[in-house]
Order: sequence, then structure tokens, then C-alpha cells
Amino acid sequence: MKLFASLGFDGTSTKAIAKEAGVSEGLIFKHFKNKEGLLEAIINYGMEKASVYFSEVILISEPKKRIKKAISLPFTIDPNDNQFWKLMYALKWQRAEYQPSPFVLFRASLVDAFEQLGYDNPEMEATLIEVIIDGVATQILLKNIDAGTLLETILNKHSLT
Amino acid sequence: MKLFASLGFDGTSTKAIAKEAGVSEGLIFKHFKNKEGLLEAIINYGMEKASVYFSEVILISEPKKRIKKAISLPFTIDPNDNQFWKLMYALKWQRAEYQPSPFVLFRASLVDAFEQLGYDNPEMEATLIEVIIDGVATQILLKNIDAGTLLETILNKHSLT
DNA sequence: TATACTTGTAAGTGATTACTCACTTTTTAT
DNA sequence: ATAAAAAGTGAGTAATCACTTACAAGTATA
Repeated sequence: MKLFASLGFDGTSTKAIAKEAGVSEGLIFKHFKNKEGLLEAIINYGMEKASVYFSEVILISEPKKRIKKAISLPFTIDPNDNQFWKLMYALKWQRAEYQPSPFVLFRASLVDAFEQLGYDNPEMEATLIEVIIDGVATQILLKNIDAGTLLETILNKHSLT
Repeated sequence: MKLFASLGFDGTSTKAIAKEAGVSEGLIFKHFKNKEGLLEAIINYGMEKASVYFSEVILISEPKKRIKKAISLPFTIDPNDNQFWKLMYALKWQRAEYQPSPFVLFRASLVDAFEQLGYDNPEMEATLIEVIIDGVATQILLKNIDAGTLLETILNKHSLT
């Protein structure tokens, strides 16, 4: 994950991975069949952890609280998971196929929340939340900005305080 | 640009580039010295075009209008330039060094606008605009969303109508 | 027209790539 | 304790990589 996140999938050789992991190169292929299989294993591992956070949002029944929680997600990224999310975002721009299902459910729960609140265009409002999450994640992961008061400001503009 | 944007820099071979361009592989190295040089030429070409749009924002003296124009930028991306921007965003996640200077000036002009408007925390407000631009660009370039009423909604939430 | 320079090619180069295979060591189950 | 299975190794493999080089064709200027 460390190497894929910093050098990219194609920029990382299986030899380098083996060295970093302190094992022989052959073992990688015993375990994961091929390089692609290793990437999939990494993604599955990360998405399992990520699903926990998505569930926390989806399970909130009160719509305003659910939306607030959704926006707060990128602000609560565990620094230990930074590499995983960098990898996920980098992959996003290169492999359209990697749009795991947890994201779909997450979005649906946002649309539902805005419907409950009687918004004119729930789909668009959900998109706007996704816009903010993508944007905040980009800023937090790439430039390590001081997120301090940013969350509150966003919640304010969206009348969610 | 087409190949780099879809397959990534490391995922694209100079052989494939030569074939796509209909020239010999050697000619690439005559013109651009090496593969990296070709990437730089592409970036320079694209940034020159992009600078025009940034300038249009920076040159607006009225602060509210300047911020409005800034937010509207990702909504006005010429579909012909999609590949360039996909490449730029993909590069963002892999090569920290490619943060071209036009972006720096652009951000400074946003901070300045919020200062003029007397906001408490102009730096943070500028970051929030960048968040929105990054997020909108991500949505427009990756999923081709209907941007229709999204811009107006954003301007509304930020009291910029 | 002769000369110099640029544009272009094709066949290489050594290095590196993902991956395999024959083999050894360690772990697990009976 | 023993056999089977799993985990691990290291030296290969053909293919591909970015890049070079020797040379040919085209083009501008004297």
C-alpha cells in the first residue's frame, strides 16, 4: 500500500514490493496470483475498514444529523489510513472500474436524507455533499491543511448547525 | 496527452505513444529528449491555455464577482480539454512537484478578495473555494454529472447571488 | 546547384519487468 | 513421530522498457 500510494501501481515493481516487505518476489505471486491480485487485496482490506465509517452515517435516522456526519467524514480520516485513501483517489483517476459498492449506498442515504427534509432537488444536494467530501479529502490528503474551523464553516453555509 | 490521461504516465510506453502519433519511437526522443520531457511539454502547453482562465478571474477587481467567477471555472471546462485536466488531477496524486505557479497566484487572489470583503478568516475561505473547485472538477471529469443547477445552488449557499 | 541543417527512421542497446518453477523449510493434523 | 500441506526461496524466463545510434530523406539558404 505504501509503495502503490507513493509511486503508483505501474510505478511500483514487484521486486521493490518484495524488498520492502522483506520477502522473496515469488511469494507475492503465491499469495496473490499476480500484481493485480495484490492491488485487489489491498483495496478489499481498505474498503472493509472504510465500510465501518459509511455505516455509521447510513444508520443515522435523523436526516440533518446524517448529512452532518457525512460531511464530517473526511475530517476524521485516521492519519494511519492516509496512504490507503491517497491510493484510492489516485486509482479513481486511472481506473473507472474501481468504484466500490459502499460508495453507492452512501450516496443513496444522502439522497434519502434530503428527500426527508423536503429539498427541491435531493439528487443535486447529494452531489453537492459529494463535491465537498471529494474536495476536502483532496485538500487534507495532499496539502495537509489546518482543517480546524473549516468543518464548522461548511456546516454553517449549509444551515446544518 | 490522450494516453497519459487514460493509462497514466508509467502505464504508457513510448512505443505506444509513437504508434498513436504515427511516428517512429526515436523521433519522440529527438523532440523531447526523454519521456519526462514529453510530459513537461504537455503540461506547459495545457497550463498556457489554463492561465488564460485564471487571469480572467484574477483581473476582476470587484471581490464578490471575482469569487463567483472562480467558482464557475470548473463548470466552464471545455470538453476538448477534459483529457488535459484528467491528466493534471491524476498527476496531482502522484507527483507533489507538479503544482504550477498559476495555481498559487489564483489562490492569492481569492484570499485577497475575502480580505476586501472583511471576512474573519480569508485563508480558510479561500481554501473552501478550492475545496469546491476540486470537488466539482472531480465530479464533472469523472462522472459526467448534470451540472445544471449545481452552480447556482453553490453560489446561494455562499451568499454570492 | 551545392551545402548545411533539420526531420525522420529502423534496428538495435542493456536494464528492468511481471511472472514461473524446481526446490527447501516450516507448520499443521493425525 | 510422521506425513501432508502450506509458506517461502532464488535463480531463472521471455517480454518489454526507455533510450541510442547510424543513417536516409527532406528543406532552407548561399
